[in-house]
Amino acid sequence: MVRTRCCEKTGLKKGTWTPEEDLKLKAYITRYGSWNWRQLPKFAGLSRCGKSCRLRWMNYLRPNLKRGNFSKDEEGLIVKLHESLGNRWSAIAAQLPGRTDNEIKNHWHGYLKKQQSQQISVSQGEKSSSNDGSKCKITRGKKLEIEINPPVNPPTHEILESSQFSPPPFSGESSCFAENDVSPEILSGSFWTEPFLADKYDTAVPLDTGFFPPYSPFVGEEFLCSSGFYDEFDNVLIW
DNA sequence: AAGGCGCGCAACCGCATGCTA
DNA sequence: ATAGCATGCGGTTGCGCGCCT
Repeated sequence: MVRTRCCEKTGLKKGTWTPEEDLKLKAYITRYGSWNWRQLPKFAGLSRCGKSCRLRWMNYLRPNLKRGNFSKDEEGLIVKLHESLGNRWSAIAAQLPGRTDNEIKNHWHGYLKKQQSQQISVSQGEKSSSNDGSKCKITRGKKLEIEINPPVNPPTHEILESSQFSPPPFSGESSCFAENDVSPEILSGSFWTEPFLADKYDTAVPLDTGFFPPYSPFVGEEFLCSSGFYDEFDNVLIW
């Protein structure tokens, strides 16, 4: 048997996600969860490979994600964790609620670049006392403090402890139901034979309408009501 | 004002791993 | 025991935007 690739090259869209695609994916996962990433795009009406959908959800659409700059605490924690864990970004991300491994990885690479440029400028400064440091260009001044104050001994305990005992963030692992949680009858039943086709439902449906497919196993409070999920959608789900 | 350059971010790719039939 | 599948993970790439010259 030939192993089928995740991303068959035929007809699958690549590149930046459009708002419409985001809506479809978000609406589908909100409603049904990520029961099978490979099949999901087909049912959600997306011309994407499952891998791409998963990545988009995990790194961008997932609720409770922090956006924006890393705080000093977070940066310090990343440095500290990287010392002990190395490039295990997912493990590092697990200690930083709301941050993704991709985000941390990207941030680290930027951090590394700055470190290197700083070292170069320092070594140049040692060779030439007339060095004014202007070669170490900080074009987007917001990160300058990091270079000046390397994050040594950051106050990480609070973060570590809170992340350990606080409720887990809404993530693919914790809040999207596991496949194991779904009974075989549901997975093999007629419900799954009918695609979700989010673009069929292009109107906003208030959540309290109770409109759910008869066999959806994902309607329970556990899935829909955890983590203040509704707020992210202005109390409305887009079908 | 315009082009070049660098950074940050999103996304892709390939490999690893665990599970299942 | 093994092959295939699904998913996770880390490395890498490409694009857009803002700053600099």
